[in-house]
Amino acid sequence: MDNVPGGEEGGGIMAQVTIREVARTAGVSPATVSRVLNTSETVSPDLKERVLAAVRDLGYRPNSQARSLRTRATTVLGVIISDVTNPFFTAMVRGVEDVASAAGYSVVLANADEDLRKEQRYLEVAAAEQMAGVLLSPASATETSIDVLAERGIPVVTIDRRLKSADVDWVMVDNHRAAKEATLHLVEQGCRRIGFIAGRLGTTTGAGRLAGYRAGLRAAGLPSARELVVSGEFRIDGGREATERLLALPDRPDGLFVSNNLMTIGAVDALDTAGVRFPDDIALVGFDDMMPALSLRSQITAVSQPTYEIGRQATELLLRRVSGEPFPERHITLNAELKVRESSIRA
Amino acid sequence: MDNVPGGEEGGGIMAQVTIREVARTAGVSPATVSRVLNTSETVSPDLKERVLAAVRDLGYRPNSQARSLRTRATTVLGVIISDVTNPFFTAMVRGVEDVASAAGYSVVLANADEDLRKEQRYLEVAAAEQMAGVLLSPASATETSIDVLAERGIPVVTIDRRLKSADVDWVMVDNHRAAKEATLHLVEQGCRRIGFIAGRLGTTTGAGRLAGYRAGLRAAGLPSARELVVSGEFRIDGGREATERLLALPDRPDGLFVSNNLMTIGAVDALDTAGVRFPDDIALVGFDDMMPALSLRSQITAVSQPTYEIGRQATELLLRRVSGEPFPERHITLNAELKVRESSIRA
DNA sequence: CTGAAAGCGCTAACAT
DNA sequence: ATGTTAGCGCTTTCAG
Repeated sequence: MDNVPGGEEGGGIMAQVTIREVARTAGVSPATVSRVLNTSETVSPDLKERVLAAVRDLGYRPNSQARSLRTRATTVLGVIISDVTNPFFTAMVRGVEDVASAAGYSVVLANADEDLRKEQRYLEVAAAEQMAGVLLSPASATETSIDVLAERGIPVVTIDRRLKSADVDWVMVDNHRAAKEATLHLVEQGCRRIGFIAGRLGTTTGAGRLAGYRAGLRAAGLPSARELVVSGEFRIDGGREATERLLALPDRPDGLFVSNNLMTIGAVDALDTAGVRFPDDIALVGFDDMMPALSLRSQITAVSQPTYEIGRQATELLLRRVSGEPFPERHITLNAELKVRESSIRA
Repeated sequence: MDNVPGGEEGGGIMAQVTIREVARTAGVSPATVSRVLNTSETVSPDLKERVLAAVRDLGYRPNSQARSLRTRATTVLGVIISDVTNPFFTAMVRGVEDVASAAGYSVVLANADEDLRKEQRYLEVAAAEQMAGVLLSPASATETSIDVLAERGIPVVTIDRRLKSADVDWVMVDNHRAAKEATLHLVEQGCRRIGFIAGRLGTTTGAGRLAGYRAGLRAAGLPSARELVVSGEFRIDGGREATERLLALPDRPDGLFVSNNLMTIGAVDALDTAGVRFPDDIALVGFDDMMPALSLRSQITAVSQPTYEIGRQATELLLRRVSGEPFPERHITLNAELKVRESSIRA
């Protein structure tokens, strides 16, 4: 059993140990305790020792609310992501945490669930909690408003998606280019009627991928048929429903490009259910890798994003802002890579 | 463009609007503003009106640090989970959020990553931020310490796993029973050498499932061979490595039971790589469903947990504690269901 | 029904 | 080098 500080054993709700009590037991003033704990100002070794001992004995933990009320600064970064159940985002969090914790910051996540109201609520929480900085994958390029943060001078870096409603740093891949490349890959495989399952068009990601698909068709000299584009939420169900719609077409597509990983899962499900095989009946390409093994077994060709790296770089950028370093708006575009696998290869 | 409050347009870092400014513009005292905003005390309609108008015009947002420094209460729940990249946990978060937000609470997540130090750090963050309550899936049944929260009277409910180091409410499934059932299912399918891939044995979940597996063997009158049990981290790699070890055995197992979803992915990968087919060469059962489509395509028999329900009930319990309601320690055991699919069926 | 005043726990001037 | 004082923004007695 650990040595229980002060002998006050479990259960009881003890009052919080304050800096004054520490000061009293150490026989110094609160200011000295604070200096020992926070600053590099010189405190005599003797006092320092006594303070540290008191802190240990009493199990003192500074009240971070009081501290940041005073200093107007915290050591917590917020990450507001569009969907916690999407592996793409959680993988990114790894990169965020590694950089943040190396710099002494904690990371808390919030799930906006692609819902503008929830997103707004969490932006307000971040503001109210005076978080040091926020990483955000906005639910909408135009409707999301980061005013609450801007008003308080809390820096924001958007990840995966851009914001048209405000000028902020961002880190993402070139969705347009990647989608165009994927589309051309399908063309190369002989596809002539390529269906596209679009995600939330209100996001730059959703819109960019659609535009890339169209650019691909144009570059290949293929017509852009309206009925071949179906959009839905970035969810499994969205992908399934869209696929069903496309399969119901009198003239079925011979290729299918899906806007994100969750939608791809839905698409695969719908294809299976309908007995449509890939790549034989339809060549399939997705955006984003899934959980390792899913792509492994079903071998789905996909645009793979450097998720960890997005999180890492976004956080480094954010921390530079947090530290007050002034520099012009920074936009980082990372490379996405088309990983060609079985699902799109037609002999 | 939205009406910009006070005409102070974007960009500039405005100082925070305080309750005093609101009071001043409304021509009342700060106390009155506070009353209008927080209490049900009667304030004359006229003043109330003026206050609300001022709040709106100034875009006033209460500083939650100051408030909770004063009231010692927040409206934020913390969820400290063992691994954000595990769909099991993120699915649970859905249930948490639904209940919490219906009750007016926000939810922030932290990723302990099965690491005791990180976990401790986040417990401290939760304490320092005076969170109203915490849901925790402890990294260890014995080494995890929630003292920092207990000291401050912050209630904790553990999810998925129990804590032996403290008496707290918990919500989980009966791992022992579910694992025993799954093992017996494999026996029924004719398996006689059933390999078991164990997770972190330091967690009640990891240990409970192992015990259930052994109980199953015992009930079936099968010997419990030491070499058939391999343990690892609750990760994809852990599952892969453990499977490789089992496949290297001179007398290969004819059945395989894997302790969680991520490990199952690794196991499937290892089996594929080794060219071992299931259910033909080895009958496979996992714990936890994966992302819908993965199980769909690979049709893996698995113990399915009511993730949403675990999150929901745990949060309801937590909120009752938060409200100060006194009741004896509460333990909720939900039902897990063995979903028999192709991977374990031997004709 | 409303305002003045005190104080939550902490840190940063300012004294000494 | 250390202590005293003031005050971050808010809520809550206490007076009136």
